[in-house]
Amino acid sequence: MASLAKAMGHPVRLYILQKLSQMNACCYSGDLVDELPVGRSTLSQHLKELKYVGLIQGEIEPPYIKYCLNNENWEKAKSLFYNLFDENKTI
Amino acid sequence: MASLAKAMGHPVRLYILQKLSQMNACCYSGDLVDELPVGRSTLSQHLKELKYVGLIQGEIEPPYIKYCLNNENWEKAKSLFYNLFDENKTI
DNA sequence: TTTTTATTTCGTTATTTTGCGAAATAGCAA
DNA sequence: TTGCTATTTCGCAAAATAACGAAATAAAAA
Repeated sequence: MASLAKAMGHPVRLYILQKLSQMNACCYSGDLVDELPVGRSTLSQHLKELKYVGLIQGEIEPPYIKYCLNNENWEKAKSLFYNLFDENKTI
Repeated sequence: MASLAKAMGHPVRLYILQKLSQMNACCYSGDLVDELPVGRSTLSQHLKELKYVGLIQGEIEPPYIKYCLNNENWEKAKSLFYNLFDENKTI
């Protein structure tokens, strides 16, 4: 879980996750680079990192790569965070 | 929110938060240092970091310092994460 | 086949983070 | 006052992270 939180702990990566979650759809690296204050290679690194912890996945759709949430892992992450915050609701 | 996630993105800090949340109580630095694989000064740094982002607070109770969740900010953090994960529940 | 497009990997640099032990701090006890 | 206890701050080294541009890759278009 610390790895997940860590992956979410950068503005660019959080933005990507928020966008994918809010859109409930996928997006392209090329779209993201226009919305974010980082270069293409840096963005690519961030995407790689999110992919590494399993929160997103990329599908090749030449000439683009389509990035989507990995819904299974997203739900797992959700459970972990919900568990953390829901401990001892009853004081 | 990225700052919060970042603060949670380290095993030691996450452990502290989990413990405080699960116990629904406070604890002392001296207790924590026995449960964690880091030295006192390192632990102190982690506590400082959690304090800095507002997730915990320390109360001096000589000769100890009692650390507790900052419940107000904890709830705020909870909202932020719930919002993130609850986007587009309806697919 | 050469070019173009979208993206990633590589190599580098600057910054931040992590961790430690030693020294400092603060309050209490002797 | 001196010593004791719990904790923090300081100074440092090692490791990780973030960012960039240049070069590499892969697939489609010309």
